[in-house]
Amino acid sequence: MTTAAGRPSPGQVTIADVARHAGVAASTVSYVLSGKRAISAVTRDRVLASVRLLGYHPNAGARALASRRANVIALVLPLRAGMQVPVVMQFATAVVTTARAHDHDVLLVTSDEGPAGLRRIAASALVDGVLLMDVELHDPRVPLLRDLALPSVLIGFPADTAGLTCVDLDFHAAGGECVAHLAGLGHRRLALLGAPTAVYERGTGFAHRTRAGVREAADRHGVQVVTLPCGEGAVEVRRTLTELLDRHPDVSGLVVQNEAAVGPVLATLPALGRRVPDDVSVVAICPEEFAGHSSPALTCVPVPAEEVGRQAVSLLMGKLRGETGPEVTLLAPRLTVRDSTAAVPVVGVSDDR
Amino acid sequence: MTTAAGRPSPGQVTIADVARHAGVAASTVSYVLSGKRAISAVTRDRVLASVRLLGYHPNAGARALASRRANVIALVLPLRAGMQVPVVMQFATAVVTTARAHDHDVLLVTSDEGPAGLRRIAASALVDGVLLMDVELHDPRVPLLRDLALPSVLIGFPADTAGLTCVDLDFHAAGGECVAHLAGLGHRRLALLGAPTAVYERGTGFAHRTRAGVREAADRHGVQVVTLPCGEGAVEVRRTLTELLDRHPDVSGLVVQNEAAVGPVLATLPALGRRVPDDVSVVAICPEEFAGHSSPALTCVPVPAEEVGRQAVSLLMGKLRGETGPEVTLLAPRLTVRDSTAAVPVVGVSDDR
DNA sequence: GCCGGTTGTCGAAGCGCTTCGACAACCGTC
DNA sequence: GACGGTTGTCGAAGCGCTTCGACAACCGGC
Repeated sequence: MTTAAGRPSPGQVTIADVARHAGVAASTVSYVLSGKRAISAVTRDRVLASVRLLGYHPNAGARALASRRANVIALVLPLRAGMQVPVVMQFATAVVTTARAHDHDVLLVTSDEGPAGLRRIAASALVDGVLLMDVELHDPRVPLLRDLALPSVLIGFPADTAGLTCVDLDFHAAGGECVAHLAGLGHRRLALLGAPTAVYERGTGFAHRTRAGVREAADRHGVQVVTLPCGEGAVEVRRTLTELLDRHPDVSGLVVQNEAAVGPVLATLPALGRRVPDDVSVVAICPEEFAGHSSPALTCVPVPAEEVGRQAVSLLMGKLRGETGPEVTLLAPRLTVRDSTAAVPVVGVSDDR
Repeated sequence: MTTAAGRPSPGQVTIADVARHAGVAASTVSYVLSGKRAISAVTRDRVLASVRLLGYHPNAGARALASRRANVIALVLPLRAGMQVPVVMQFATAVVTTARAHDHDVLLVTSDEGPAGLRRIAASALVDGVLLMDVELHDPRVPLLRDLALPSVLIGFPADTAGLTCVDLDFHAAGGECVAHLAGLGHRRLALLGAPTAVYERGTGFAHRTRAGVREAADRHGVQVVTLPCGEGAVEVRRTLTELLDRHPDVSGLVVQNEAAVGPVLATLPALGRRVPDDVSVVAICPEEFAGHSSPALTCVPVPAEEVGRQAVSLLMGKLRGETGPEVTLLAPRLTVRDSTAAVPVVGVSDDR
């Protein structure tokens, strides 16, 4: 089989094939499929029958070229190995699923392509919009984004959100919730085991916001808190914990927001002679699954990666339709109490009255 | 600004703009960029200068339409939450990076779109080829793939690989290596802590191949081995381990191939009164990072996710060029000895001669 | 100095789709 | 029963690119 141009044509079914089969014009088929003009029921049914029979799927390139919309969004992920992997994964899943529900596909882009990648993607009209994860406080891509006129939604917050659309868990409030919970149980000395040092140094928003939230809540509740970064892996965690308990032996409440550290923390504390929750209460900010399957089951503020993903896509779709949504969407934290937190034991019941 | 058609045109720079700026025909620009015809050095330089100056990037849709190649490959991932997450991530990273090096982008597709998703993607010419992960022994997508004439590379092996291109770590040999190592240290009673039951039931290739490799090697080395599935999370692992040691108290060598179980296993064994490696030797099949950061550092066969990703993309690029590569590429396992394995203690030194 | 062969460039024809304007055919109205 | 207003369909004109064939211009060889 050859086309008029003499080039061999693959087995692809085109809109012309459908039109011929249904006995209508190609434009009519197009209108049936897009619903952009009224088509009589009888014609529509005939066309749809042909579409199904022939197994027609519009050619993506042609459609993008003619309509100036690719029906693809880009998802820019921090694929540096090791980074908060499960959350990223959950998030990606939600994004792909939601995007498909809106009849869009997802192009996977790594953060290390940086601003140049965004520029390329925008200029080539490969995608209609961008979802950006792992945004830093002073992210070099943010000013570019404002210039590019490429619809975008950020997961996380840069320092200045003016003119942007951002979604995320309210980490500030999440840190506060954790402190409030522990303070409510009577704990007066708390510690925040945060993200690895590198994450703070990169100026990653969520780490800074959590820490600020923890500190402010501690002030508010009149409890003391020491915050320290924490690497990943059992060895690192043990080192950090040992040092912490050495210097602050009276710490009885721990907030952990490094999901890779959660398991090791629970495993290490008993080894250091602190039972959970009898001696130390632990509350985590991490994916739900981690918390549920650990032992003891963890009191935690789940990171609602799925919800964030869905919202992000919905917001982006809105922007593609020309709507202007809210600049900032903060998801309220929701603390789930399980078995890793308990009231601070009353040492010597002295009602001194 | 409006086009001839009267529709508003965005700020996009087209090949015509470049041609005009450089004082040549559009086709000349195209040939400069593709290198498909000889162009004089002077013309080429002039064109390239214009390209750079104007910031020209070819419109992806137009290019795809005219050339019948999208310069995009699809990556079909098992995004069911929780599944061997870090490996998937490493793999995705390698794929994106390698694909970009070949001037291709990556479309992210979830496994749950299933065969229909493949059909859609193929028919719409969205992508030039497909990378399929998480292939099952009797995967419904495999026959479709053979029909579709869509170039593809599988990560993992279905039961019948005829006419396909498959890449993976040689899990059969990996299982064998682990057993050989333990047997070499004098361990006579081994256990394989495998993937969750559901993974075996789905007929996921790597789980079955590892188990087969372990069993055959055990026979070969004349040692006993019990193989059992293992869920994820501390609770599940504890249950499984307790039961195992109850029934087979003399097991002194453990092969673990469930990365989510590695941490809990190391944490649980001491709690059950078995020191690692003094009482029990543990060897894992898991990502390198897990093994290095655990305590004690794990003897392991690393899953070379990056290498597999690179190879997969290279093979796919070859197929897109019309080359026919090998049907099956098995990466040889490479056991790294660390601190979690030791010789079985000699109980009563009796040199009976 | 005429000829076959390169070499470098151009113009035109699509790729398969969307969208616009045109226009029959039909509607109820005054 | 001629008239404006819908409603449903069609044809044509691109979208921005690649690719093909054509063809000047130049080459050296005899």
